[in-house]
Amino acid sequence: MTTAAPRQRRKDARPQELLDAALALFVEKGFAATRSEEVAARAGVAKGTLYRYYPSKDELFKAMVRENLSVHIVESAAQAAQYEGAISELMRQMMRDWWAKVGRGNAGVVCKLVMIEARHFPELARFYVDEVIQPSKTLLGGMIERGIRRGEFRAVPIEATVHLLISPMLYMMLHEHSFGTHDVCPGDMSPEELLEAQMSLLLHGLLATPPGT
Amino acid sequence: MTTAAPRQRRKDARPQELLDAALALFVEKGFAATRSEEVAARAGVAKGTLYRYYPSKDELFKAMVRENLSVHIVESAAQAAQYEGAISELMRQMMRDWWAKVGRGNAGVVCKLVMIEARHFPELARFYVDEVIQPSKTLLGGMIERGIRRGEFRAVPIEATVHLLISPMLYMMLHEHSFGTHDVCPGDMSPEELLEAQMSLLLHGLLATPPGT
Amino acid sequence: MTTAAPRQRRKDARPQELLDAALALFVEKGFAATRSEEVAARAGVAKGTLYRYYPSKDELFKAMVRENLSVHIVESAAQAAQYEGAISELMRQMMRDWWAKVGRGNAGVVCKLVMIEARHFPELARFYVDEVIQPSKTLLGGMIERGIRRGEFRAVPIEATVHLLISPMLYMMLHEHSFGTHDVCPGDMSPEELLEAQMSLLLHGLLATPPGT
Amino acid sequence: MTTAAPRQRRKDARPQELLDAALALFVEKGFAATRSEEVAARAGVAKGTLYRYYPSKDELFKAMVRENLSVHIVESAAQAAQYEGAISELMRQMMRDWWAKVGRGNAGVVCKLVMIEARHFPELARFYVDEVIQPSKTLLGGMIERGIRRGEFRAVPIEATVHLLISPMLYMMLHEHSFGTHDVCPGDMSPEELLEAQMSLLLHGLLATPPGT
DNA sequence: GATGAATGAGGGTTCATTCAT
DNA sequence: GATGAATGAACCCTCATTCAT
Repeated sequence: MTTAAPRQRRKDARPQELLDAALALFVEKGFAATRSEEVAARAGVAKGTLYRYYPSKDELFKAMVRENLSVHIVESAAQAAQYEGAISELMRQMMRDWWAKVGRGNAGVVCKLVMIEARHFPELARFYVDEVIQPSKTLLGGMIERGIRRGEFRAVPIEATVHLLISPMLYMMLHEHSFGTHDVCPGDMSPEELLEAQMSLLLHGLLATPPGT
Repeated sequence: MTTAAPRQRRKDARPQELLDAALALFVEKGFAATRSEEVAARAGVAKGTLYRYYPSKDELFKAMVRENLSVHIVESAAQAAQYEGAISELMRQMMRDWWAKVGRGNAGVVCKLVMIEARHFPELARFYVDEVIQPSKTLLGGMIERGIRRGEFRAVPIEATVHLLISPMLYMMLHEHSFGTHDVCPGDMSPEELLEAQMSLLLHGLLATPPGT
Repeated sequence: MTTAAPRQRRKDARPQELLDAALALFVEKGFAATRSEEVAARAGVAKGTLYRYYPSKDELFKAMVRENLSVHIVESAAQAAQYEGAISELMRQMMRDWWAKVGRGNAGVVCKLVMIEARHFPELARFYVDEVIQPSKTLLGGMIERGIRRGEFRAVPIEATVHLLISPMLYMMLHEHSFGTHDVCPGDMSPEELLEAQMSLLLHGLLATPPGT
Repeated sequence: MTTAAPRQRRKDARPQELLDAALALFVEKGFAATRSEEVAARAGVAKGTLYRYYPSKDELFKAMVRENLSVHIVESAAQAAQYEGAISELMRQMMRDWWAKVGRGNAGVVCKLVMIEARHFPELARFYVDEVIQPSKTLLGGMIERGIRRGEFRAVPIEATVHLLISPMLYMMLHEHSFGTHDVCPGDMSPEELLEAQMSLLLHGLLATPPGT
């Protein structure tokens, strides 16, 4: 029994529609090059309507970032906590999931935007560092530590390893949205296969002669 | 040996001075947020003078990118060709050099700018892919291939490995210029130490139990 | 004696409530700087409701002015007609009354608004001249004439004297609402005392040596 | 030998031309109703040119006020100091001069504008009070005091008298610019004659019977 | 009748670009 | 060549007014 009048229904949906439009256009053309009227038009409303929901272009941007980032971060942490098997397998799984849910989706693109506009939105940069970067590092770092304690991993420096786990994902995200897919995944590899190969490589190392030999 | 008059010398140096000013400001504030008058002022000339050398802000940007990117790629290729020792050592050396000469310097920042503005300057994106990305991949890919043929490396997938070599460098570059250094090199590691640790990690792998065991 | 239902009473009171709100805000911030939504909000209704009663912001302003100006002029005329004592005393009384009822109240402020917006509302300016200025002049002029005929006043030029009676009142009104009270009534004088002093001064003149001496 | 290039000559004149245009339009239509482009157009330049000289419409207004007010205040004070004859004659002279130079000219109009916009430009209101109102009061107050000490004037309350001197001038200024001249100077009086009549009235008083009789 | 979501013309301001000097 | 005054298109944002509910 939906009782809301059409008008009301539209109103409730507006913020999300505007954020979606903003996301698409900010990604497409960058923040500065996107006119607020374009955002409105893409959301199917007039210029002024945008300002009923977000008091300025800057606030729209911030809202869009918060909307698209915060959600996915929390989820991943929960999964990791209750896992029991081999850490290397957990890591593989997480990377795969993260790419599927975040990296190739909206959140991934937003990460790029935040990096680009960090200088212009210092508070947003801080928010991103606090809410995204640090939690991610903590999550991955804990995983690696667990692997070392269990004797599964060598006693590698944790922070450096975290970086090495994160950077390929970021790299792919950025390149996909900067130069298009064709330059990132060469040969016949999909992003997923590429990540898989990198994970495997990372686990076993590049050298033919094992360290202990 | 014609020693140009000071006036002449100034004039000859203009283009470079303008490109330097442009680089500094584009990096500092982004392309859109940098006013062409600021560039001129920083180069010590008047607004109009800038337009004598570069017909538009866009052209200035492109010239600046070209100026700062092409140089360093070629150098490294020569070094690699005549190297004789262990490939892993060569790789280490190259990463170290690249970071010192490119990553932490102007060229590194320009890479970030190109990625940011790629959508706005498609021809520049193509130029970047052709002149920077592809040569780099070829260079690194060849190196890895050599290592495999020499029996030094396992038969890893080359392209994936190239990505895994490049991505941490890019990651550091981007973060340094987006969020400041403090988030990138945690603990007491310098960027150089971080790269070193990652290289070592990459070579020997993460697993305690060697693959052959 | 039909006692209207509360709903009905609200509705009947609306126009007055809106005019009151308009008065307060136009005085506080000026016509241009007052948003029609603010007026509605202050009257406790929604934006759209305002337009049910007044078809535009301009019409609202005009209605508000008419509402607040016409009233008090008529009253005074009657009082004056049936007065019997010394004219100077009547004049004193009228000034005092006018200040108490008009000058320091809403009507006074509205005078200021009309002067400010006269150029923008020519018909309103005419209305003000016809309904306020001219009647006032006639009233005061008649009083002075009477004083002269009765031998109470010297044979002064009537119009000039009228101006000299009106101007201090206007001066006080304007300053009170432009710069706050502190600059208008210096020393320890209240507006009432100031008017009293001015009236006395006006009656007896400034010179120590009486004219006939 | 005028050596300045036309371009330069124009540039030097621009600020004044813009201030003049601003004055005319602000008076004509009020501050809010005047578009900055109109000011520019009236000064014969394009919209953007205005902003080369004044960073905002507000600043333009303030500059215009300062330009038109400060000048005339100082002059009058000097004249008064060295006068020797009867104070009443000096006062007459000053009123006449003030009206000729200030009241009916630009400065007079600016006074009206300041009063209108005082709420919107508090710092300007303060400037006006400090630079115009207070000096004027001091000047006139001193004159009256001198007259009293010389035995020329009765021992009237000084502040009240100052108000009574100022208010008719202000009244005329405001009415001239709000409703046009026709309502202010009735009969066949010019503003000058009106002031003269008021001055005379003020000196000798309204009553036929001198106070001492 | 009342509401408030939606509209879009309008105005302040910026800045890439031009061109007379 | 160099300059910087001038330009005006563009863009962000406001708010009087409308109208579906």
